[in-house]
Amino acid sequence: MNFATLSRPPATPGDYDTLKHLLADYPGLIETADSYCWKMLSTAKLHSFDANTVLFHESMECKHLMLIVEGSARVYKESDEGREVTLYRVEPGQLCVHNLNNLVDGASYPVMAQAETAIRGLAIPRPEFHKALAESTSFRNYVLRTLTERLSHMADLITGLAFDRLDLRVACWLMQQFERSRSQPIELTHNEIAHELGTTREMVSRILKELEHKRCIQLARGRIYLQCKYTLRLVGEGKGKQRLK
Amino acid sequence: MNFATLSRPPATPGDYDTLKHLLADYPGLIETADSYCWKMLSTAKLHSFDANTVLFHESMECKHLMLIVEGSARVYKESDEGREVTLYRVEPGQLCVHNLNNLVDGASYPVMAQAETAIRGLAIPRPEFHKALAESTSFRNYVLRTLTERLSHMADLITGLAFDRLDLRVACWLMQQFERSRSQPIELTHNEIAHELGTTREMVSRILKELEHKRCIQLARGRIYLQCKYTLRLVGEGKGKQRLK
DNA sequence: GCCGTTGTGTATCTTAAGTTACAGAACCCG
DNA sequence: CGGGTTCTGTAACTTAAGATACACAACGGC
Repeated sequence: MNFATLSRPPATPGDYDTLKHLLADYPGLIETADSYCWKMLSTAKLHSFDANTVLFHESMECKHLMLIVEGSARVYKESDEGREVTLYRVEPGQLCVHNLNNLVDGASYPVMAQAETAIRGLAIPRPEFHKALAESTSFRNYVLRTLTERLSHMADLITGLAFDRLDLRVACWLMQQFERSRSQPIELTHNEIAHELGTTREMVSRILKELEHKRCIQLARGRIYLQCKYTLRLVGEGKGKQRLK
Repeated sequence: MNFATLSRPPATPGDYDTLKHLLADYPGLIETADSYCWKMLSTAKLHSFDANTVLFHESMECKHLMLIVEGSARVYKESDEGREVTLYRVEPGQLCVHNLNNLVDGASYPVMAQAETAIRGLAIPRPEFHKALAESTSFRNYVLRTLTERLSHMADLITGLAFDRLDLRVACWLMQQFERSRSQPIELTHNEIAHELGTTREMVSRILKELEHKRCIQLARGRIYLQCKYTLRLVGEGKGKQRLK
């Protein structure tokens, strides 16, 4: 696993039309973008990373803000026993808020980020980022909105961990995945799912098997098929409390 | 428990010196404050709330940003079984980031916030907030810094919940409290501590009793005395893994 | 001092979650 | 197709956490 190496040299996308095309997934940003915002975007360079590249880790400082144009990255924390929890995922239309941590005050916070797929992203240099923040209302709002969304999402994570049983969390997580994939099978191993939720592979296997028995899903090696979204939702909503086996 | 009622009518602090005095706990804000920032601050009104006032709840919208001048508020989530987790605490020098959620895009996010003590705070109306964000670099940086700090803090909460045993979390939490209070006794009931950490009163009682046996602390009704900070730290750092009773 | 209220201590029981330890299936590649 | 690797299934066991159910202590009015 190589460390934030570029698989291709960065390109300068230059003109307005190219940029607009690249940022098609950022409606919240470009639809209201003002001239300052475009100016900043035109200074950005298009970078590419291979899948599994470590984008940043423990206390690495970063001098750019990345707007992901294609692919996705996972931001997570590790425990010393080898477990992991995913904090959030950065995909086109979003930005890595832990990046901001760095950009704002240079303080670094120990999280890991890794490309899940090959990634292309527009890297905005720190000074341009700050300038745009000052000049462009649309960019400012976009940044703030992303930040507060993340915050809400992390609050949900916290309540899940604090209050919900693991099987409910798995069921809810599955629901979300199937929604994102429009009911297409999920291509993850049990171990990867465990790393999403901060638990162990065995627990995930056990719970998935349960859900298969309840005919919510169907299991295959490295793949999960949706069988009945309604029963799955039912379980996820906590009706599974009286764990009917 | 009354709902965000003012115990006194809001006052307009008006002049520069009064403001500067009120915001003594916001060095990050006022030391670098520019004229726009002061201008915004001068539009703020000083509000007062009694202890235990619910500042906002589930899906209440708020039209102001509050800079707390005196007192503290607890931001938390509730489970349907009556448990709670504290997400964070807002004290002089900080601002309530869930407020921002509202202010930025009007979207509300279901958290509770309650005054722990009597509170005085400067309320900045939404339009002035946005204007200052646009015009004042210092205010902008202050807001962003606060947001990213919260984010880091919530990430820590997540890893704690996901990976750490409850007794370690209690020990660490105690450490932090004693640091804040400069080793003065902590005046909270076991139930309140349970609500901090998202667990139950019985668990807290049990674990505190353990810590007392290990001579880290000494218990009294509604009060916890620090006995030996070094053993407490030792436990908190996970040396307590082999739970030596 | 009496009495209701609030806070604490604790023992017992139940359950969720994690651990250990394999077996075997599916897959990958030479 | 053979052999290593990765993934899954599962049973048995251990431990953390939560629930239940009281007893009792401290405190706060009146």
